Amino acid sequence: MDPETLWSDRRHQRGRPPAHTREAVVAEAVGVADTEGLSAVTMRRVATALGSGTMSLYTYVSERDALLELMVDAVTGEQDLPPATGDWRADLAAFARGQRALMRRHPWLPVALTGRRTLGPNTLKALDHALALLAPTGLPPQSRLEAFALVSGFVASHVGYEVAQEQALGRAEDAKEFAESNARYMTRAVASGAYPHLAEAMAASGAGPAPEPDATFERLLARVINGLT
Amino acid sequence: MDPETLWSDRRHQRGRPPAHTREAVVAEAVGVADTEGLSAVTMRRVATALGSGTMSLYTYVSERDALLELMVDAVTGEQDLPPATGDWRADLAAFARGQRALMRRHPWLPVALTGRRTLGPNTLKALDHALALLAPTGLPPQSRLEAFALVSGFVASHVGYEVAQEQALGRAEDAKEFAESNARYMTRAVASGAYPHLAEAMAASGAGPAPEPDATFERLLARVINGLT
DNA sequence: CGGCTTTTCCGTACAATGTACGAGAATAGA
DNA sequence: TCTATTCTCGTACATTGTACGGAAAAGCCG
Repeated sequence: MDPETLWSDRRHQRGRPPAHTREAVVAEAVGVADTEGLSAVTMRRVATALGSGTMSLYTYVSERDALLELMVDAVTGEQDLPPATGDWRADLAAFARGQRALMRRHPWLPVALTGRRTLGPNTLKALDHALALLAPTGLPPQSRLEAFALVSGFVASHVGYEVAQEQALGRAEDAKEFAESNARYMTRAVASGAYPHLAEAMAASGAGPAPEPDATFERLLARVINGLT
Repeated sequence: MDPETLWSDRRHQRGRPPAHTREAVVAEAVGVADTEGLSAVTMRRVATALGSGTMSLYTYVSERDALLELMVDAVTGEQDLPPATGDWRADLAAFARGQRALMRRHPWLPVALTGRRTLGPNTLKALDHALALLAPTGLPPQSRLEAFALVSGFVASHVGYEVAQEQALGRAEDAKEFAESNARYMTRAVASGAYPHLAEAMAASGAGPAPEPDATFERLLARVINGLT
């Protein structure tokens, strides 16, 4: 619960040695989340995947919420953080792309990020790195923190939307039903005439080709970075 | 589950008349969420608050998730949407302020918004209105949609962070413990020297006065809007 | 080697949740 | 009054997180 015990992984000294490590438990939980979604990350599920009893997990983790926190920090550590090149806009864009790649590899991440209120070591490292990238901007330190929050929030928000869209169009059977029903609903809503500007936008965008996800991300990211100074 | 039945509130015609309305159920759920948080919105809790049996709720709502969806759309309808003035930047900023006010009145809203993948009538109305505000930009319709997503995402992300911060500093007893533990943890992390840029930023911001939430929001909002064109 | 201490392991148990089911109750129309 | 239709809600069950406590496994000391 409290950050101090959450982020301290005390080493084994006396008594019966643990059969697993905290990292292994977290890694297993990440694996379950990757393949079956965040809601499949139950204590029982992770424990049996690990080949141990359910309650044994509480040796490594004080509660389920702590496990989620550790999962977030663990995958955050996957991103590699290349040093600054001097072009801070390019560096920041690269950082944002790395964050997006992370969230696409772990689609549960945007959801798991909401409401977190403590930062693990890997998250602190990423934050520190981003602040380093922002040094050449000449912005005051407080503004650099805010700039990081802005970019981070944008990426999480955008990828969260991307992921939700893709899951709605997924190959699951009920997902197909959902997509068709939603299409009918939206068509009727737009045709009702109650949303003229939306109708215009959809008519215009319906004419062109389907938007490329990568290109859309790049376009919006450029806008965000563009607004920073 | 599917948007068509979710957003259609069929009128009573034959048989026993319902004791409540869907709006009343949703309003009660919103009240519970406002005063006790989103996790307190259980079917039993809402039902007893409404003075009815638990299972009666399922007459008005197909499942709990649908109730959350309806709650989001209901409070979205609270925002008033003044017509465009000609200054689209000012109009968009006012819209964003309205969204923020909404989320501060209903602190559960940023959390409830994550992962939604269908838009209710009130949300569509707000979206349509924002598109109207963006018409003077001269941006193509597709870009207007993206601009709306950008601003909306920023507000949700930022207020979600604001709310999390305030709840961590809340007057509850365990919240105080958490805040103190987190302060100790952060102090030690920064003092470890592993995060030099973060240390610099915190030293600099620790010197000045505490940042004003409204001013911070305005500053970041200006950056976002500034980057749109 | 045998106890003592410490730590981990995990079966059992319980409270809380969403919701399926179905019997009863209330209403409108025939 | 009968019938069809709809709403009401008590009961029941599967699933969750996790408190509790005894058994098991290691190191240390005599």
